[in-house]
Amino acid sequence: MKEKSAGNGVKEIARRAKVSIATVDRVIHNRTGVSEKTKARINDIIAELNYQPNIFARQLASRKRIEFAVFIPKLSEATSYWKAPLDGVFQAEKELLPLGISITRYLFDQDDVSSFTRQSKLILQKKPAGVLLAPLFIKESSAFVKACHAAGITYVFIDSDIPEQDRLCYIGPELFQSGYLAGHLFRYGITEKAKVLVMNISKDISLSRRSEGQHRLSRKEGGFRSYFEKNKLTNRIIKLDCQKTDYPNIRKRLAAVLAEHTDITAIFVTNSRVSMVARFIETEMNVKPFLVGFDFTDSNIDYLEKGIIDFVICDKPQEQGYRGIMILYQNIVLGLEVEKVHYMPIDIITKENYMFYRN
Amino acid sequence: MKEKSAGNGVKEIARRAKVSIATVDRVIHNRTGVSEKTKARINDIIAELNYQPNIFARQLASRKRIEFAVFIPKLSEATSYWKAPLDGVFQAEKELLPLGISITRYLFDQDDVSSFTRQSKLILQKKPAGVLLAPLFIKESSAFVKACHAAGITYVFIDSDIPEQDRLCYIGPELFQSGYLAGHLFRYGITEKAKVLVMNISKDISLSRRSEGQHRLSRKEGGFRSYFEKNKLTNRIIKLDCQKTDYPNIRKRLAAVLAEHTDITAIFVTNSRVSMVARFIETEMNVKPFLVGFDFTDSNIDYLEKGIIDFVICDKPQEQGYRGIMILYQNIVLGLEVEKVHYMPIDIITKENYMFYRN
DNA sequence: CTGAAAGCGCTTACAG
DNA sequence: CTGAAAGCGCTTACAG
Repeated sequence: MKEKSAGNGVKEIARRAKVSIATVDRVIHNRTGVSEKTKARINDIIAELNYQPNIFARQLASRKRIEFAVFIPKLSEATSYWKAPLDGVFQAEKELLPLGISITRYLFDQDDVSSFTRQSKLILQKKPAGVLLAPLFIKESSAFVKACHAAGITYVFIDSDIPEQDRLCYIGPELFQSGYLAGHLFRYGITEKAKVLVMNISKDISLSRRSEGQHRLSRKEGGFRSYFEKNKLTNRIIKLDCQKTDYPNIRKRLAAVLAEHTDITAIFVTNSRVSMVARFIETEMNVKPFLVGFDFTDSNIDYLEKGIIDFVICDKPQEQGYRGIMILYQNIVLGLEVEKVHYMPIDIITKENYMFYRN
Repeated sequence: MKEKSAGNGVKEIARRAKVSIATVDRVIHNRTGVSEKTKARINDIIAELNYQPNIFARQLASRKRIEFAVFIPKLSEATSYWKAPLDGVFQAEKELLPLGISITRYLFDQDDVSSFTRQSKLILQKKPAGVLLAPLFIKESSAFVKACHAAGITYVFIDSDIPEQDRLCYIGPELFQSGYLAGHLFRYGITEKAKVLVMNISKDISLSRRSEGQHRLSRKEGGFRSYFEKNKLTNRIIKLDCQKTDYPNIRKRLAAVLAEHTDITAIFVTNSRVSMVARFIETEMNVKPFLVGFDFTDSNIDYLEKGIIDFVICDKPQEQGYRGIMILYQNIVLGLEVEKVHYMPIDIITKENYMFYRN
């Protein structure tokens, strides 16, 4: 294990190298103003001693608080998707505050590139030690992280990735696989000749998000269909896209499609709006179809509890925020290595286990 | 948020109280040798200033490393159950080492009370700041934690609980609910008139563990049966207990029971040995029954991958160890409040999501 | 390019 | 019961 640090701190290094501790400090922090020769000598000794800085002394002496920036979309009318990651950030903040680390949030408008560039300037100005970034605007994000790199700011991507960048790591869901998993669940929920309904309920189904070749929801739908193909399930899949997300409209559309296809016995909703379908089933249908959707929301849990939703799939959006911050901490403060890619687990929630679920 | 700690450290408190910082320190640490009067005065000022000690300075000045003890069963031939929590402890250790916290493992033999009492003496002697304890021996554990309490050692229970004790918290699985959840999955895996086979494969099924009124496996079986009752499922449940856990015996017993009940179409195995049943199915059966078991083991994942096991239920044994240590850290080092009970999530693993599962 | 010295906010002997 | 002083292992001006 680790030696008692009896005496291999900067002082010992200085003694061996026959320089002052100030010079040792310069080398440790890669500052200028040290001759190549002494620098090399000191680095050798550091290696030899396997010097591990005392992070308490470091923190105490350099009175500067460490600062992280969180740079993700703000909550909007259209979607509360980013609430969960923010909750996770808050949790991490609570744990890191006693360690002298503070977190500033810079939220941008998903529909307004200029808000992104405006905030990015603020961050670059503030020069945090690390930033947790959702790179939805690819071009602008690339420019931003290039500037971060130049300024020595560590950055972590969340939610979507730009792999070619020289990021600390990526943390996010694997949407295709989520849909694929849903497909597996349907294997148990349907018979051979049943028809399956796939519903995308979202205002912006058609507009592919700038960041992705494909819309998020169609990635899940793609995974879902892929499961049926790969496993040679021949069930007919009916598709229903609802861009109007109010209940009266959902109700009308659903009623129509179910009247046309009376043999639909299972419904897959590609996002958290599954609760609206559950409401329809509860109030208007006699025979409950098999129903699967996404996200750990209050109303989804309600319908899980009532037995109307069979399964909810969830990719721990909260943990994305939490881990993002903790990884910055582990790398920047503790100097630990971190893995380059962290896919979130894809969790299956039911009436029987939701009470123990931690987002 | 928090004030800049410009000047409300011990120095400021001392200044206001017109005492030396040594006296302030005595009050902060509840040491003897301070008159009630000055003590009260100082405490008032501490409260008024909302004094938060600088944990870096504290750590630096008091050269003592913080030490935690892990007091759980050792791995045995009979069961590798405790490997996962130990892995989690190792993970936490890695993260806490840079913070000057070290962890010592005191492992005892589940079948030998004297090994427990022997180790417990060592721990009491060592006086760690905190201990993570699996209180399998109720009586001895009670005595041990009483001694801990007296010595000012914080303790956390893992795996099973003794609620009346004055522990920091409990972390563990909810076995009954795990079985109940399994029941839910069977709802989708069987038809109305199918028979279901429940298998307990374990050397010590009959001996109820000292710690629990009921054996662990029968808690899961109880939950499973309870699901069927509560949901008025009338399927006949056949029970098979195998105390000889070698494959030839499993094979013989299974063949016999399946010959007697040809209409068994689903099998529930109450622990990680489900892979042995999968092996039987793979080599000897033509029609694959619905199969559910427990724990994220390599061979279970194999059979999940092959499509022979349908679902594996897992209660994050590794995280139990990890969280146990981290909770000690958060409470003892950071001074944060913690929740009294942490039930582990009950996760559902399939062929489609196991690759993203983190124990 | 290099060093001497002060200081971060605590704790720890030691002296009274 | 109380205080003055040294020191933990670093960083930070400042001086040369």
